[in-house]
Amino acid sequence: MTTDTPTDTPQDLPQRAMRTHETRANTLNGAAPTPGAFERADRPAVTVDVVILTVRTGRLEVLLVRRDHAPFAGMWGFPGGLVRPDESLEDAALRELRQETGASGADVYLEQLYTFGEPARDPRTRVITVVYYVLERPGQIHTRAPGSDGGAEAQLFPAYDTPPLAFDHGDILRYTLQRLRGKLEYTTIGFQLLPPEFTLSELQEVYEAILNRPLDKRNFRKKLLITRIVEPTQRMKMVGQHRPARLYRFNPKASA
Amino acid sequence: MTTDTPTDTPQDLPQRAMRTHETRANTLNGAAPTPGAFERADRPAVTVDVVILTVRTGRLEVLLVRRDHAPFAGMWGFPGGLVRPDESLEDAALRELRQETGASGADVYLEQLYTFGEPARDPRTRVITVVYYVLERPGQIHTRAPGSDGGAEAQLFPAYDTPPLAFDHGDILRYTLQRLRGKLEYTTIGFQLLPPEFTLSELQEVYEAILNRPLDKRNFRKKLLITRIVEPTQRMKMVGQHRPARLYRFNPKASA
DNA sequence: CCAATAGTGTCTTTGAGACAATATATG
DNA sequence: CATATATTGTCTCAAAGACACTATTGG
Repeated sequence: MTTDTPTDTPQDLPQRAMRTHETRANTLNGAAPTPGAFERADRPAVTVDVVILTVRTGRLEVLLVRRDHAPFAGMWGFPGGLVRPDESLEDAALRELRQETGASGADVYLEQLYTFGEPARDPRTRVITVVYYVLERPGQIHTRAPGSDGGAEAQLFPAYDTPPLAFDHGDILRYTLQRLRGKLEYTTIGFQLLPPEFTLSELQEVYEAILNRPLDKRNFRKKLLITRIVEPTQRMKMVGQHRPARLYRFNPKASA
Repeated sequence: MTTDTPTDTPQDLPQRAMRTHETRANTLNGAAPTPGAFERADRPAVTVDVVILTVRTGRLEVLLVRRDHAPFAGMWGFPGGLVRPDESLEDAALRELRQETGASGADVYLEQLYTFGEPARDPRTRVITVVYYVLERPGQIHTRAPGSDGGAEAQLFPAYDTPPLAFDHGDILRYTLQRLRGKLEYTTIGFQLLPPEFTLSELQEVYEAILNRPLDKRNFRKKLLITRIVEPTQRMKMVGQHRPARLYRFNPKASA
């Protein structure tokens, strides 16, 4: 993951003779007079993988696709695919998102997570993957049953309790959850998992699902209301045989 | 930069006919029965760029290389180059670091920053660059004068006041400094810019150089000593006609 | 009236930030 | 003793966290 500690004594790499000049000739910045020079170089495949998250029934869930080919056939992994020559990395991520969920991709939270490029992470060939994660509001994800013809089987799993994942996707998921927990505390990222109007209990449910621990109701509400991050609407949510809950909306003006 | 806000209404991408199946055939996860399928696909070039930072005379400085070829000939930019087929991204970054600074690469702080891949960011061809940043202790960087034969001219510039940079390197530098300021507050990253033993004034200088603003001396020391992040040595630094300063060392055991 | 969820306030502790005077070395 | 930097403590305020009872609805 992110090198949060100093790189500990990196081993020397094998170097060929005439290191400096040879290296420069292989360098875009060092500029080959013949522009075709780097075209012929061995190039890694570049893919985008997308970790799609949502909260359902008070639980954080992640969309996984069942692989029907080697390597890792039968295992689950993230949707992903090659970046096309003329699309940006973010566009590629949105394309994968639309393809796997049927969602429009509008109004989702999309953030680049990290780029994974260990030479052996894909046994077939060198693949460098740029990973994005996505937060979807409830009900936006349409999964695919096994045997359906829209593509491979796709399903939501509890994000903190998935089956073993293909490639290095287990590491990637752990890192995603870590990033998400961190951002929850100093950003308003949590609102991306709720509809425009929500009760404070629903919001707390989202926070608890991500942090994977219970929060105190009074402290939670106090903080939200003092910082004016949410503002009450005139509407109530009345379901079940108990006191109705006020609906709130996110207030983008309150920064903290 | 990092998409810190929701992606606002991403425009639809042009889609070719037979979208789903066609796309799958172009997908590593979707697994071509003929492994050569994706080998022939158009592949972007993948480079690593390295933002090398150090603190010199109380100022945060960044190493820049003068470009002697188009595009952006004569402008300054970060060291960087193509990732080789058998090296990891981090190894590629360390190789660039060694090449440009003569530093061993041991004992530096190296962290992946972000991956930039806008299709037009390099006018020659599609280039996706994985950016790392590096924190070097003082005196580890050997710059190159113009006309020297070790490679292109390389020089340290004030990180908050550089000449205009090639490509999107100006954006990259701004983002690096933002990341660095952020991490300074909740990690011990700052010690990577100092020798093993240092005075508290020197440490404060590093913090002020990165944050680009003065800090209160008493509050700064109080926090460090209470949290036990630094511990005193028996040695003093005696230079100049004034009171000597105690030398401290970083205490990795104190987490906060 | 029972069940179920919504809603509310106080106290303590901790950390951040503003602020100024004394100590110790050299020349 | 003049100069330059090192070193030290108090007060205030804000935010975080522990903690329990009342309110309102439907059946």
